[in-house]
Amino acid sequence: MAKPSKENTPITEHLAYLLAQANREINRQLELRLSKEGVPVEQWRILKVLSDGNGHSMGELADAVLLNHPTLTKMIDRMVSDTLVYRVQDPNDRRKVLMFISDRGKVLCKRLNSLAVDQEEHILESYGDKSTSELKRLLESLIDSSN
Amino acid sequence: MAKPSKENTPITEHLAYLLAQANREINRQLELRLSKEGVPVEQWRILKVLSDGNGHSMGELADAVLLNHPTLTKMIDRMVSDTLVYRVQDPNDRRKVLMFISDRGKVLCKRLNSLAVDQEEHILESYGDKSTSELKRLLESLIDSSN
DNA sequence: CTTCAATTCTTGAATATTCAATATTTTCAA
DNA sequence: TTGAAAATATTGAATATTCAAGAATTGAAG
Repeated sequence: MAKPSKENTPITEHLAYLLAQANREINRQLELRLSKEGVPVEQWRILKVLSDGNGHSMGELADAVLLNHPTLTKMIDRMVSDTLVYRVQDPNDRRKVLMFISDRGKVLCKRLNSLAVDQEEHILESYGDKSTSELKRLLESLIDSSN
Repeated sequence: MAKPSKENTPITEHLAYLLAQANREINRQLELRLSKEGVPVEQWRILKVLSDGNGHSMGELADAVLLNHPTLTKMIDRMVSDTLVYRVQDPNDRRKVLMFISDRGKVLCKRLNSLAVDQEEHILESYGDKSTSELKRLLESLIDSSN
């Protein structure tokens, strides 16, 4: 009796691959919608996180929007040029920079949110309410268990 | 009674975000393991797809390993330099190039497979058998429903 | 207090990715 | 058969990302 070796399982059965594939596809769709406003997905994430009106440090932001520090710095540079966000030195810890969303940023963020909601609804339609919420639940728990 | 507007839901509840986050985390873990052999995740995918011994065209490969054509071309260039794979012009359609895995590639691929299996098993332990297979099922069906 | 390690963010150089254009071959309609 | 359109892969320039190093500030131990 041969030892059941997992080493020949096709790549399409690896969780890592399925996640990458699903992410690529869903991200591509979202990208397409947001391109109506000429904004990359990461900028939408940044605006969305900042739209609570509070100041967020770069480190905090980088975690929240899934970007490395240097990448975030450079993206924020562009967004500052576009006056979507602005920097304020943290008075309590001057190593830190607090990011804030501007009024222009808020207006744009609203339009982006509605494009993103369109997509979520499109997914709900084709994929189903039940599957969607179950998938979300499982993803959250996977993320939890990975820390 | 206010219309229940989805537009203010935090980003952490969007499917697109959860997928990106889970993918980033799992991919980071896999990357870490494969770095023992100095190989990026994408090269493992390429080797794995080619390890059926058949020739695969660049277009086919690009789809399978989730890379754009030009990115794949350049990655293959590197792998050809490392003699992990080689190109053969498709005799039936000379626009196409067929990629094959070399013997060296096969040997490396085996070592990589075992690193990848380690990870899958680590996930199974911390996340659970049931959740894992259920998540895979849901991801497959999401991908299906997106075509 | 002083100094040294840790934290936070940015910068510049090295790499990698992407977009648009090109070259080649095939397909197919006239 | 010919010529135009489609398919396939690559290239080069423009962009973007990453890695390693640096600058500024804080924390904390002696």
